[in-house]
Amino acid sequence: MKYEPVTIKDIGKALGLSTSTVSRALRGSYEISSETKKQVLEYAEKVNYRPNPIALSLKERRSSSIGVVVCEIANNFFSQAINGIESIAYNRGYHVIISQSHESYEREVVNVQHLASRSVDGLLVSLSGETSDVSHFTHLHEKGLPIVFFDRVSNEIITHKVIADNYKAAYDATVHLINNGYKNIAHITSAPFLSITKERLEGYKAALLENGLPFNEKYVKFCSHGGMIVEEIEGALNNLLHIKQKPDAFVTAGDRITTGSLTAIKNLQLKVPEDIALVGFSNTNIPELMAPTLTTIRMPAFEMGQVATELLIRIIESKRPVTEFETRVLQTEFTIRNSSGLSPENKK
Amino acid sequence: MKYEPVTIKDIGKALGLSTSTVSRALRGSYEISSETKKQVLEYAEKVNYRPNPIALSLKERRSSSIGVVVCEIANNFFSQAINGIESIAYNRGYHVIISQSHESYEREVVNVQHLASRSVDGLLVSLSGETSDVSHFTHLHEKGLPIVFFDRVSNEIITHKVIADNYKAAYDATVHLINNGYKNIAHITSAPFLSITKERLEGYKAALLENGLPFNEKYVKFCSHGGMIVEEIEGALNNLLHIKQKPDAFVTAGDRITTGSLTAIKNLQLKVPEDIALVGFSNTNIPELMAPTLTTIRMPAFEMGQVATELLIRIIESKRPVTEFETRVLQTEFTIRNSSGLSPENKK
DNA sequence: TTTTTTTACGCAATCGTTCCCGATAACGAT
DNA sequence: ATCGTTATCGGGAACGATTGCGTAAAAAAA
Repeated sequence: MKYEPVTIKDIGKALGLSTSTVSRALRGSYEISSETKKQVLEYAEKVNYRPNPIALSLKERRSSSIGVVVCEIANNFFSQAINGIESIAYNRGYHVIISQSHESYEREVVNVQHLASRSVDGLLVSLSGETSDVSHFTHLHEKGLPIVFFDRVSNEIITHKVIADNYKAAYDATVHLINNGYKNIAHITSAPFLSITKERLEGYKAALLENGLPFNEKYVKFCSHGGMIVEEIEGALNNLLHIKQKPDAFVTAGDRITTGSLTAIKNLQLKVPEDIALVGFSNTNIPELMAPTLTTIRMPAFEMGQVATELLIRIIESKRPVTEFETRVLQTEFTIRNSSGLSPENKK
Repeated sequence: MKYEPVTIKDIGKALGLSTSTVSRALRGSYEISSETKKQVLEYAEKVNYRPNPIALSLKERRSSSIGVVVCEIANNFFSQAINGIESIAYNRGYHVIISQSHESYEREVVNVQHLASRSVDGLLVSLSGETSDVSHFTHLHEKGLPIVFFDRVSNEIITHKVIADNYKAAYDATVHLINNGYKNIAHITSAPFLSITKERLEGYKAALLENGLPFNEKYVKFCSHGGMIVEEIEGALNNLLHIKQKPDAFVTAGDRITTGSLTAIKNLQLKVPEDIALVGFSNTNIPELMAPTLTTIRMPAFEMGQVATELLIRIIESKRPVTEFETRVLQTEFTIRNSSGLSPENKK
């Protein structure tokens, strides 16, 4: 007892017409008499006919759907970005298929393969933390599958990209800490392969150097799993706190890392910002409710999703092959709250 | 320049075999010689052949995918539930297609229609707050499409359901507040249609009455949009605080409502729990980081997703029609923290 | 009236795959 | 020598929709 929707053939049989006539009548072709057309349309309406998208996909080799590849949706940044994606896609008649890589390279490959074989019309991708080889995208891209990267991009593939100004964000955050009197500023960040990691690291570095502070590699900790594993963050933090010249502040990259670090600090009975100050990349919607209120860099997640989707649909619907690509850089939002308050020395 | 994967026909042509032979060889049919089989398998491996899932879907009327209908993924409960869904589905060879209703009935209908026409093998559904009429599900269900409801269920449709023990959760939360000395306990909850709303309301009511406290309808505020609109929560809260007998505590249903209420309270410069105490349904992963630390009822979101998916796949893969259905009730997790601390009077 | 044009529709191929039937051997049994 | 069996494989329909091409009848032009 399967679900059996009414097909164009059923309509044809019921009305004594061929499938081609029914098809053309439904699309309003000029070569069908208005009588027949009316008859078909009314009957189709009556039986609630819906064209089978699978049959269409098979024939047209397109599916009116776009695939999204992110590492996880249980993350404020990505769920907000997906909302942005959906808001555009839905209005343009595309459906969105989401898949999660859980920061795993293999899983990313499998997901991409599957989406491609499902004839998605295009792909919106934010790379996993494990991904250094992007050949699974290259192949598809060379064969003409439109791809737009957002947030975690690859510079090996020439296509549209949508990113936040991570350099400036990290730079501003670091300068802010410096201005508030902190001198030993650490950086807990995501997987070293990622573009966001590199950009943020550069911003952090530049801020230090431009302000006469040394850049110390020991102050930079990478979390390969992007904070999905608590121990990773705790380890990084413990490690930092056991350096002889203990950091008095740090900048954390990403939602998970930020909240994970805060939790670890809390467990160590340290006070923020007195013992250690913090500025975090975070898209949480409750920075004000945290103790202390959290100084955050907020990613323009929703907008990034929107822009990426618009660019992707532009490629998909372009008549001729697109050869000119752009990289959109959106601005982050820096909000100073208590977690990065004046350093104890500066307060005096 | 479309993406053109290799087909079974290509293999046949290259090897001088018919498509049927190739197909059978790939499926390991007994009526193909092991030589041919080997030849085909090797060539298929070489050219990285992947069966076209769309063609398969068209032919087999199934897609090895399950559709998920939730109101929004940018919500801890749902994103965690989806992780549970994915964890099972992925291992069982199903792909997951997510769609959001954004608490809109029309959108839910459209999404369901689309998923059905995409030949999903089954549906995992959590109803939108606007949905009182479930006929869009009834039709499909009667025609044999497997559906499992989770969290926000409908009792008009007889099928498997997975819910949390909302009654007990709300009951326990209310009793806890009563025991801590609060006497005027309000309840800010989600849309009145929803099963979760009713169950929680009953638990709240029972706790009051069993403890000799009156049930006051004015103390119950419904947020039809589930807290997606800030004004809704602020309005409810302001309304509550202007009752002559002001509430001294409340129970909030749902992540958005909980954090929204806390924000509103903070904006009103009220202290928690001194001015007003709070127990909230919330799946946030940082209740400890909030100020005050939040007494929460945590939904078993991940497990609910897992169980629902297992039940769904059981129906999908069942040889004969399933007629016996069950409703699984999972336990919530109640963690007492500071937001529901002893009432000022009780402290003395 | 004959020819041409227009109107209105059907046929069949196509997309990739599966699977029901046949078909053709080879081989042993009768 | 004939038949039945078995092993291997191919032909072609089917899934639902679109579309180029062909064509009958009707209408218009000659």
